[in-house]
Amino acid sequence: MPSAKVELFETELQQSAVYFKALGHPARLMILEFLAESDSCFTGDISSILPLGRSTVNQHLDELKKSGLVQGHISGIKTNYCLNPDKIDELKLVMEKFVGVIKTYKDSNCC
Amino acid sequence: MPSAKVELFETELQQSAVYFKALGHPARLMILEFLAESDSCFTGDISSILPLGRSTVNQHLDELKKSGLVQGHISGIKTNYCLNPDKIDELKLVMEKFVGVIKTYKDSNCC
DNA sequence: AATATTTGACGTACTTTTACGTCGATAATA
DNA sequence: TATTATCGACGTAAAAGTACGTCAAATATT
Repeated sequence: MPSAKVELFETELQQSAVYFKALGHPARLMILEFLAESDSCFTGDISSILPLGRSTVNQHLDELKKSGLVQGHISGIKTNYCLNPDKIDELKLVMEKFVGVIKTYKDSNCC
Repeated sequence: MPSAKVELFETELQQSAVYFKALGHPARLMILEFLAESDSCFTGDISSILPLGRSTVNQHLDELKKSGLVQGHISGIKTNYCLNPDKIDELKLVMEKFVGVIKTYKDSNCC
């Protein structure tokens, strides 16, 4: 009976995992890069850029929204999808920290 | 009938997603950080460090192995778990590239 | 007012992930 | 040789993720 045991880990670790999980699908990476190239915002149907159906892309967008990396503003009929600069900065920090922790070894002789 | 559509994306995007997905669970982040702190290798039962059962941790280890970030050498009864420096370097590059792409916007005025 | 466009929301089906227990092989120890 | 420790492999069950079609509301357009 698998229940989410994620909360047994440190908050910081959890948050990092949430961000990395959000990046764990090519469609979501593509959306993020596309938004970045569009100067962080795009109005219209993002699914037209991806090799996936609209409802599927919407689901990926939802996950990106849940992680906070993307925001959706409604303006008239169209929706503006934007990167959330604060969260993007946070993500960068997470990555930098991870790289910092992970590089501590090097020139060890154990394998 | 959802079939893996991941292959519809560019190879590089796919590979990046594989790495990020591997980092998308606190247990796996913890394992990686633990191995880094252990000078990249550890002999013994990693599950004793995590708040999860051994078989679950083994499954996470398998995923890390599949992504290539971790290697397992058998030496006698015990197994050596080691970071794979080449893949770790690759992961760092992926992160740097992602940060590079994503930061291109900034001081845009669209939201 | 009728029609068309856009987008979120919902349902569905299949796959993957997460979590655990247990078994069996292997190897060290008594 | 019998016992103990270690660890991969297997099965199982619940939860999440992936992918799509379709509907309905809201807003333009005709």
